[in-house]
This record gives sequence, C-alpha cells and structure tokens, in this order.
Amino acid sequence: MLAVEALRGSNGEERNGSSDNFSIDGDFTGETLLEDINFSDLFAGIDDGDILPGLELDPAETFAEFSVGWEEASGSPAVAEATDGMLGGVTQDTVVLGGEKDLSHGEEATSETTAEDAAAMPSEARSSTPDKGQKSSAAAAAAKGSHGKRKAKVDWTPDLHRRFVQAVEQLGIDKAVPSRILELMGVDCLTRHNVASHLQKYRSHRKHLLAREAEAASWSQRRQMYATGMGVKRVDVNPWLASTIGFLPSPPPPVQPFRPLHVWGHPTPEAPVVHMWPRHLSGRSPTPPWAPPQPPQPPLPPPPDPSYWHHLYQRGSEEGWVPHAMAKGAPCFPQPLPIVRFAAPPVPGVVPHPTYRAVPPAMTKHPSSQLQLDASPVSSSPSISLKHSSRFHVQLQKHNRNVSDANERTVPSGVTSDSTSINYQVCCEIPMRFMMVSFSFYQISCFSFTKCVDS
DNA sequence: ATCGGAATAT
DNA sequence: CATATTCCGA
Repeated sequence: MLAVEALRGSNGEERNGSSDNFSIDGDFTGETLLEDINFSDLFAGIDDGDILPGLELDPAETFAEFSVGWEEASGSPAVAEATDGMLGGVTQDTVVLGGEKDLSHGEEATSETTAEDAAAMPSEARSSTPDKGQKSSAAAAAAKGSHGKRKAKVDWTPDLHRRFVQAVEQLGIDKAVPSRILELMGVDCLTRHNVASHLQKYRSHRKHLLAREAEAASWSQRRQMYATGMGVKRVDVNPWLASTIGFLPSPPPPVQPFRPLHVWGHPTPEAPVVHMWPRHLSGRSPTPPWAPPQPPQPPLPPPPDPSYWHHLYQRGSEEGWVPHAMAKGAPCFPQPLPIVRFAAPPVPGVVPHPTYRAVPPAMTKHPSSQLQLDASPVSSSPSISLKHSSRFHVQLQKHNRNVSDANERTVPSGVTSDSTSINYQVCCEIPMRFMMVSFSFYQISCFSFTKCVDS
C-alpha cells in the first residue's frame, strides 16, 4: 500500500496562503513532488483510473485491509491538524496564473487563419507551433474586419482541444471558465466565446458520459452488495459521497451537497472526475479491455467521437506526460477487478472540510512504470491544494504493514501555482504485488484513497 | 459593465 | 453537427 500523507509544516504558515496553492498537473514525473518510490518490479496491471471499473469490485477483504491501513495512517504524527480554512482559500482565490494575458487581445484575434493553418498542418507540427500569432493579417481582416457578421468558425483541432482539456484539468472543473481556460491555453486565436462554446459542448459530453458511468457504477455497487452479502462495511449507493462519511460535523452544507455528475472528468479532477485511460490506445473499443463486467444492461454505446473528447491524458512529454505511444509496451490492464476505495479517515483532530468531496482516485499507469494517483476532488468547492513547503510522506504498505520507509517529502517551491488547483498527483513506482495503494492528504482535507492495483 | 453559461441561430 | 451569437442572470 502506498500512502501519501501530507504533513503540516511545523510553522504552519503555509496554511493560509491560498495563493501558494499549486496544482501539479503537468508534471508527474514524480521528481517534482516526490521522488519516485522506485521498486524494481514493474507493476504490470494498473488500470486506467477509470472510476467505473474501480467501483466495480469491493471484496470485503480489501476493506479490512483498508481500514487497518487507515488506522495506521491515522496514527501518523503528521496528521493531526485541522484543515479548516482550506476551502476558503481555494474557493476565493482568483489569482491569475501567469498572469498578464490580455484577454481583450484574444477577443480581437481572428481564429480563421489559425484554424486553417492548424487544419492544414499535421497535428505534430501544430503542437510545436504554439504561436498562433502569425495568422495572416489579410485573412484576419477578411474574417472579421470587413463586416463579418459571423466570425469564421474555429477549427478545434486535436491540438487545440488538447490544450483546452489541459486547461480545464488544470483549473479544475469548477474553476474552468472560459476566460481562464483561454489564458491557460496560451492560444491567442480564440476568443472567450469560442472557448465558452467549446466548453459547453465539452460539458455536455461529459455529462452524458458521467451519467452513463454513474449508472453503471450504481449498478455495480448493487451487484456487489448482493454478491458480498452486505459484508462490506460501507456501501454507498453513491460512491461519490463516500468521502463525507466519518467526517466531523458538517457545517453549512454545500450549495450542492452532491453535485450531479455534471461534467466530464476532470479531472478532476475535477477533475478530473473521470480520468480515463486514453481510448485510442485501447483500440476503438469504448470500454477498456479490462473493464469490469458490464451490467447486463445496454453495453453503453460509445460516444460520438471518444478519441476526441478523451484527450485527458494526451499531453505531450513536454508537459511531463509520457506520450501515449510509449505506453504501448506497458500493460495497462488492471487486475481482474480493480478496486477503488475511498474513505474519509477518522483522524482525530483533523477536520476535513465539510464540503470536500473526493472522488475515487484515478490512477494511471504510465509507460515508465509509474503509478499515478490522481486525487481529483469534485466538490462544489474544490479541493485539494497543497502549498509550497507542505510536507508529506509517502509510504508503501501492504497488508497493513509498511513495506517501505516513510519518506518525507516536501513540496517544492517553484511549482506552478494556481490558487484553484484541484489536482494533486503523485507518481510512484509500485510493484504490482502490492495490493493496495492508498493516498492520503491529511493536510488538505483528510481523505484517503485506496485502490487495489493487484489482486 | 463584465462575465459565464444556457439557449438559440447559422 | 459544430460553432457562433444571443440572451440573461449574477
């Protein structure tokens, strides 16, 4: 079991500096946050992080292990601190990342030429040519200046979409608003409206997807419930609410106690909410090969164009992601029935933010044999944000026993800071023999994720 | 007035 | 259908 625990800085000064929050979204190489816990073995079967499959199974055994592990974690000296105030910082922050991008500029920009260029150019080339500034002024003029009642349509090329998704992920679904997305995209050929429009569609797609998945998950849960004879300790009809269980007095209920699966991933953290293993890699099949048995119900028809809308992890290596292409050799299938467990740790003294709602972690096995834990909160008010200098430790555990030293790490400064960060991701190499992976950040909101990576 | 987002138009 | 534009509430 891998446990990542946030440790409060001794001084605790970082506590209130919301602006120090950072989101690590592009850098999962591990070095940034924690060095990789490198075990010789590769784990061969980590699933994609698709929540659905994770919720599928939940052997009582796992629970038992989990709970014990949890206790251990609780005992950690690092934990004990309330995290109130976190939310405020997170939700209130409006620090603009990087800054000074003039939106009005984008507003004026004409997308026509760029779109054309993009369309004409191989996506690779496009990717490497972020500067859309070179649109021909002529075309630009023609596009709008003349009279252009209607602006030239923007061609949402894969690259543009990738940027878009990236931005959305980085911001977190809750903070992903056109203007900010536009900033993060670093493209000046789009207008806020372009983005808004795309975002609209994006959400729509996600909505449908999540609805589907929720349905499936629900079904699975029930199925499991029966299968285990209710042996499980906790079976929430709605897995997404699990995090609140065991939490201390819940103050003012969130505006939306439970936000319906309104958006696609998100990535959660929202995150990506639904982090899926790139489908294009797994073939045209909309469902991963390892996907747990589907409910007897309709085999859920694949979305119109999955590959397009699922670029969630389609980042290039320049962002710290390993290109999918490299993942070929790495088995990305999960165990027969991967387990995604998530629970609110009953840690005394720790007051998780009431509105915090975590989502089962999305874990992605990267080609480099790294296991990526992605804690993507999906609450009305995000979430997980660590601050520079925050300390935490990582520890692998198996069957309630530590199998590695607790490595204390410190969140490095200099990491891109985004007050609205919602994702905190850690990469560790984990031998597949480890049964479960637990990810805990007490400092943040006191929650823990557990996922079976090897049955 | 600005912004985000849903509705509606093209 | 995809995107742009409009409408409207915050």
